[in-house]
Amino acid sequence: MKISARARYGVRLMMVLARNYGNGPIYLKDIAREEDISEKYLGQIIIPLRGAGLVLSSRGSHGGYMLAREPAEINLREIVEILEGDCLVRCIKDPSTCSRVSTCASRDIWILLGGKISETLGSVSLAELNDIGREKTAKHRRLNAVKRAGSKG
Amino acid sequence: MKISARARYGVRLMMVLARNYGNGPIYLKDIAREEDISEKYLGQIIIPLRGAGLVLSSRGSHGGYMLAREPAEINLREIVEILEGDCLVRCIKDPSTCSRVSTCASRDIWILLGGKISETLGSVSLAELNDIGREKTAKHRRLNAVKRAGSKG
DNA sequence: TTAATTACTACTAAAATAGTAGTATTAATA
DNA sequence: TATTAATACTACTATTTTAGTAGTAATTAA
Repeated sequence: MKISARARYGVRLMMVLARNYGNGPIYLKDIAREEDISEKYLGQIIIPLRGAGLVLSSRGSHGGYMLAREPAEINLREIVEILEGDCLVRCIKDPSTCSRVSTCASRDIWILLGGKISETLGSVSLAELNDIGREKTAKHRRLNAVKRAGSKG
Repeated sequence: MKISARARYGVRLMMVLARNYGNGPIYLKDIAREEDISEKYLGQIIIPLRGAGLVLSSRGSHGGYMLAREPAEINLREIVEILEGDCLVRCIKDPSTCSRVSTCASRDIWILLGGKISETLGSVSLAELNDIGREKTAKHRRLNAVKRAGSKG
């Protein structure tokens, strides 16, 4: 049970778009540089996000990407579900793939678990995620300042 | 994000052991037949479960496996964590693998999500899982009985 | 017309998954 | 003690998935 690089990169990509929300489109190239992820790979990742209506794009010179909605109105469940695609076990989406579904207890648990995962991811918006990031960055800076002061004396 | 066959099979394997708890060891062969899973593959899956102390084994003729604890005292978190092994993202267990950890907000969310998953799986014991199975099976039988009665008239 | 961007398609190396196969070890029993 | 039947262990493998790379086409601002 792992989160794929695809989904992790997608979340970071969306976080950058969220931080730049309201300032017009930005280049994938700049996101790739900022997050140190292959631009070509991001180019693949952003296509389904655009397809799902989370991102708007403009082509040509001075093109780029921007969020289609406010950062507070996009949550991680949408992003991860679009990029991971599959569910925990195939028989959830497609009960016909297994003859045991009508009596299978473990399937019930995978459904419960899938629901909890969706619920958890759905409870976090891009806006909140960037808030957490800002807080962590500020804290990290304070700690480093203290360290530098300590090493001086 | 998928549950591996390894973990799914492991849960079903443990459910069979739980249903036979108190009746001495049972053969992997019989579990394999009952659940329609390769015996050899189950043989690989059960090794770490035994290593973790969830299962006891006896070798030789009339050998077999049995739960080491009561079904109510074994939960799915243990089973799945043993068989899946990895966590959601590598940087949770091993922060040194990524330079971004000190400021990374998405990592915080993966940690949160991992906690929810553990919590959910930890809340279900083998005993409860088999209770669900019994209930589903009974319900399924009642439905089939109704269907048969309906097709008669 | 050119330069810079997104859009799309095809390909690929590496890793993980889901097994199979065979042998060694152990223990009950005839 | 030989046989039989079980677990224990190791090695191998085909398939699928992952995580990209590469190149070209389409689009648009300047």
